[in-house]
Amino acid sequence: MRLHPAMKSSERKVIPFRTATMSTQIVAQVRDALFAKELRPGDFLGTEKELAERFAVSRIVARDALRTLEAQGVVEIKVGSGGGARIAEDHARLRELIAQAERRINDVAGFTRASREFHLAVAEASHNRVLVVQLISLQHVSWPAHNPTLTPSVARRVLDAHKELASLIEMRDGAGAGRLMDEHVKMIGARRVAEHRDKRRENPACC
Amino acid sequence: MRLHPAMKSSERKVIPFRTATMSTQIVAQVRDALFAKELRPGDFLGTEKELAERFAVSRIVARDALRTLEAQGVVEIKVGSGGGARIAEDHARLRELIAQAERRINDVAGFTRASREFHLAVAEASHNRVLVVQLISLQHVSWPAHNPTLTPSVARRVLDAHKELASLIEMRDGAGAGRLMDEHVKMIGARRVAEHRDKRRENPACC
DNA sequence: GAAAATTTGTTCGTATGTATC
DNA sequence: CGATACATACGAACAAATTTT
Repeated sequence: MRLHPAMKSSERKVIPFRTATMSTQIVAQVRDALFAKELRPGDFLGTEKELAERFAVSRIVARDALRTLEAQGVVEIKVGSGGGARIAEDHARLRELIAQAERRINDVAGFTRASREFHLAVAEASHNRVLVVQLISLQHVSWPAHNPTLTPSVARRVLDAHKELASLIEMRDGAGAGRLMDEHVKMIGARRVAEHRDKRRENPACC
Repeated sequence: MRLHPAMKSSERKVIPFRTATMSTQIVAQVRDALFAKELRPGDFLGTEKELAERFAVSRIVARDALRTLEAQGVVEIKVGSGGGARIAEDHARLRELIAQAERRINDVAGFTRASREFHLAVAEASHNRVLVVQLISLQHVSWPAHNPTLTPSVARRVLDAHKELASLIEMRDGAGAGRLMDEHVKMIGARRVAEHRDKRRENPACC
């Protein structure tokens, strides 16, 4: 069975190998469907009972899978009538865009596009329109789509940074991850814009 | 039973309120103990059965909590005799990343990557999300992947600082490690920006 | 290498609290 | 308010995997 990219042992030697359980297989299938856009944010995933029937497992197994998906921020669960598991909004989209970029790590144009969309999704997730503008300018400066010098290693590093960013947002830290995120983006934007301005001043023909 | 600060509903209107379950309370207690350094990486947390007895809940509830903690990367679970849940080890990861960087001290790309991962691992180990944000922004801004100006002597100095940091964190000198980390990051940032400025001054066409 | 002990993985049945209609 | 649907929770038991003996 195919492992989730995040489980690749090459980059995380610390994590011991653990045989694929039924619940982990369900988790993988849900995430694969999410990345393949068969599942979209907001979609109803099902109740414990439904999932158990669909995957032909007991309710406890479905429950295990839902606990994992919930902790990963992939689904949100409601109790009571009409309840069940639904694909979470922000996290799901970020993860999806990261997966896209990962699949196109050797395709410069595709990788750049996916990364740009990721930045915008982050900004949208923060619900700050000022940030969107700043990020667009940031992308123009540091992510020229026509730049053919994007090596696989560079792509990999950017990808990792994005993953960390997504994880950070997933934390939904009570201390104010949202506010910190804003400052983070503003800082990048300001710096990049300043550098760009200086660069253009010295070499008007650039970019 | 005391609730985890992250569960306060007052600050998160988006997330639908969900009654505190037994398993989430166990998760909160474990994470609190980890943050308060009552639990350290590598510590044995217990088996499902033991946890169920300790918290006076059923095995299913303990299992739910472990699924969540596992998905959050807080614990690692092994089956079989001598198995059970242990607090995820991060010292080993720090040491491994330092060793990686040391092996690639003449390989700019490899060294840069290992150092970057080290920074993040340190931030994660210190459980300080402010630092995580600072480090991510630092990487975005001042660690351009195509920067070829990383000299061996600079690399050596960074490496030594990393070793010092690792030692501090292992000593569990929380306050000291946090402050030192801050200064370390600021130093790198300043240095990088200065180098970049100097480089552009010498060769305006660069970058 | 084989047997035993330990632990997680999995199933079924049942009861209870809670949200929706 | 009552009925319904659902997640949460408990208990007992067997299967599978892993370590220890």
